[in-house]
Amino acid sequence: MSEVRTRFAPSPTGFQHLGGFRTAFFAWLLAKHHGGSFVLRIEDTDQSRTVKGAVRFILEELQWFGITPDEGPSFSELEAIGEAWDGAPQLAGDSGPYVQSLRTARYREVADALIAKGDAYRCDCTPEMLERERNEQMARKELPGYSGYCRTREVSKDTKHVIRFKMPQKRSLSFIDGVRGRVAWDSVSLRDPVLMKSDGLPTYHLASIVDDHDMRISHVLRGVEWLPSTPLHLLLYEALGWEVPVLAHLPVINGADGKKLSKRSGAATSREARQQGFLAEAVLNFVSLIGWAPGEGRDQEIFSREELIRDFSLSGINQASGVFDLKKMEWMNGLYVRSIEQADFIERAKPFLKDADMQIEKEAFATIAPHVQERVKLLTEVAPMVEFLTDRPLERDITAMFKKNMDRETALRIVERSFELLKDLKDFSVEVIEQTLRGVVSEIGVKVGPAFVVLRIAVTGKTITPPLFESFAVLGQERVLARLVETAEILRTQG
RNA sequence: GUCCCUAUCGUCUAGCCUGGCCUAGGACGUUACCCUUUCACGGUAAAGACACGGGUUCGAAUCCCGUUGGGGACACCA
Repeated sequence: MSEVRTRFAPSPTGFQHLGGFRTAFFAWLLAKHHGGSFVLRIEDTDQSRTVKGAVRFILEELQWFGITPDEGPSFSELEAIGEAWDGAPQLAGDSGPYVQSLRTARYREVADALIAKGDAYRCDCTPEMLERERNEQMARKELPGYSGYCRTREVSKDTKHVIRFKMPQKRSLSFIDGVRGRVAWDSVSLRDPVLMKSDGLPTYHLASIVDDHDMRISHVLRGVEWLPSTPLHLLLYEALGWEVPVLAHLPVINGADGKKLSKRSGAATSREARQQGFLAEAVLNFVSLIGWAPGEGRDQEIFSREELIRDFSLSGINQASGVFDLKKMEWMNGLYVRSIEQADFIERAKPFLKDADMQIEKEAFATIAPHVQERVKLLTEVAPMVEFLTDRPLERDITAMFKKNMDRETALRIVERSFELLKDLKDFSVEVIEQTLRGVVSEIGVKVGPAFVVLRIAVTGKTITPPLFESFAVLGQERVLARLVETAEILRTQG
């Protein structure tokens, strides 16, 4: 078997959502599984929809996921389309350029060859004419579509024109889809599709086929939305005399509302996911599991990238579309957060503290970090959990202290007694603090739970925090005492 | 309208190709309970699905046909 070569061929028309990146993952996984190559190609043939910065976005997100294409646009190619920046990945390859707007001469050449063979023709019908034709067809309740008016005309090269493919009528066609098996059409009803637009750029159909051939792509993975135009592609390969690669049409990923993935779906793009505190490896793992499963009765869900590469195959891909479940991705992220090294966790949490504008001593954060790491699903949850370590004034939810077993008077006694005993401690260690506070609780004769809620709120301001004694120790005797005093004051004066 | 794809718990899925081991398994979520200084973690348990109708067969989630639901395509967009 010759080399497996796959590609990710996004159009730079804006943000790429996670469904798009999943297509990239699958293509990359398939290539790596077979020890082949993964190619990145930019499909910017629609200049009106091309968005500045979109190529950079794609490159940066792939970097975040740790996926480096084996071949892709070089720095000078990026420069040529105004998308280069310092830190852009250095990609190369011998099948370039990997940007379609830089390959127009080749498409022209192929289109001309098709005309010479009689499989394509020039058409100078204006959009207005086509529009009128369409309206008339609709009025007659006919299927709208190009009539083929220019098929037999000799349109000059010099007039503004498009190049259309001469679609054979009544052809039955079939192929073996990489994930769906045999797909067949009794008769293909497409009407002479445009191959080259009047602006000199190719349409997707021509460009992708030429490039996949030139770049020796062995497996084309793309969304199911392309399935209906596959007959055209098959015919194009036939007319060109080129071998058809394996075509595999992937199911789509929908949002929780059952509609296409969008901003409302939660973390629609990888960038949003990152900003919300997701880890790249968790997102990669999770997204790979929408539409793919190891099969063979296995129920494994946590896959390292090596395991993914080892186990991935087209046969494990599902045919039905899936729904993106943010909750499950959060659960999985929590698993990953807990599994990384402590030092790594601290490193990754840093930017989020910065975003929250929090200054915390390195030492203190390092001490509390392992306790925080166990308790968060998302990196964005770190900051609120360690906010008590900053010098910001606490906003205490005093009323949360009072429950069936706790009233204001008792709370005050706990706070005052804790202050008295903690004040004299020479050793402010976790063990000693625990011993002391448990002493307070039994002395006053209240339940441990509600009593510690009082102290927790008194010193951290919150009901959800890292473990109490550890929090006290990290904060330090001085600040703990000060906060107890503040709380006692509040309990005495308010209400 | 025509064509194509698709259908197992709320969600992701295993099982389907090669019918019986399926009383349909796992995970997220949900609800209890246990652990416990809060919150998480961990543990135990519960509720929860083969879209429907016909066949074929001793036997169908699995094979066939139809219906219905969902999605997509029918552009000088990809």
